[in-house]
Amino acid sequence: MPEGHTIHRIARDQNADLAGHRIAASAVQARFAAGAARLDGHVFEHAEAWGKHLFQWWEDLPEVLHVHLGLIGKWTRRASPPPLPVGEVRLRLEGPAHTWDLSGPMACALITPDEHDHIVAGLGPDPLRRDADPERFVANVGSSRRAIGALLMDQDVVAGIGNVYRAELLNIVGIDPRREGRALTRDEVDRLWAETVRQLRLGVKRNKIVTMRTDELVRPVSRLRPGEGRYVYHQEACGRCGTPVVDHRIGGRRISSCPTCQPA
DNA sequence: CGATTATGATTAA
DNA sequence: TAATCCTAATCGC
Repeated sequence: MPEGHTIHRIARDQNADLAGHRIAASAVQARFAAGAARLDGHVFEHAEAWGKHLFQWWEDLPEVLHVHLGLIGKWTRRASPPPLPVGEVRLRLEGPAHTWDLSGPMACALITPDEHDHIVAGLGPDPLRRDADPERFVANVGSSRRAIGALLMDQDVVAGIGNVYRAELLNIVGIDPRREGRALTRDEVDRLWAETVRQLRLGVKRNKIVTMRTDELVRPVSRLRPGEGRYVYHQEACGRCGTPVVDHRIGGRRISSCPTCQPA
């Protein structure tokens, strides 16, 4: 379930649970046993999110833990002491009150601070970070002949947006995903960035992607079922005007849009 | 019980 | 563009 909002929320929650505490680290899977052994018994300093990347700093360790969840990776938070691990667990971090289990990540490795800097340097501005520079986003989009639907998924252009948010953001701002980046007006790009910041912040707060306005929801956010609370992603008709959505394949993934709200 | 699917990204062709 | 990796839930038979 990971787009940028998920990773930022995890960083925040791990900081609350683990920062300043000595951690028992272990691994069920042999593939990260050595890494877990290296972390075991050290004090967790802090976690940092950059787009969809999570970095953890540890006291008295020169390396940084780098985790990228990919499509299916998950961090599961449990009360300490935790039950025996269920399923595939790449890494378990046991803190005083809460334990975090990592499964199915695309990347989980100890890297050097230089490698960390290199990863961060290759990312576009992250709308969830206060130091994000919107002008970089404007420049990246405005200079490209690629479709805006592809640009939003490209982490070099803007870091943290995934397949759900790109569809929802373009619907909300009223932009057809097939339009060239350089064909967008300055005002459209500005509104796209502003809406991205607003939606991802809401996502962190709710720990869930709910793009639909509260007054349009059929039930409270807390009781939404999966897939509800969105305008076009996995919807048959546009949640704003009722027009049947149309599907495109952009950037190798499916994206739905509303022909009425998002004219070509 | 096997096939399918998923909010990701890289590599090869 | 297709194949590939990683895991678990869901769906059809």
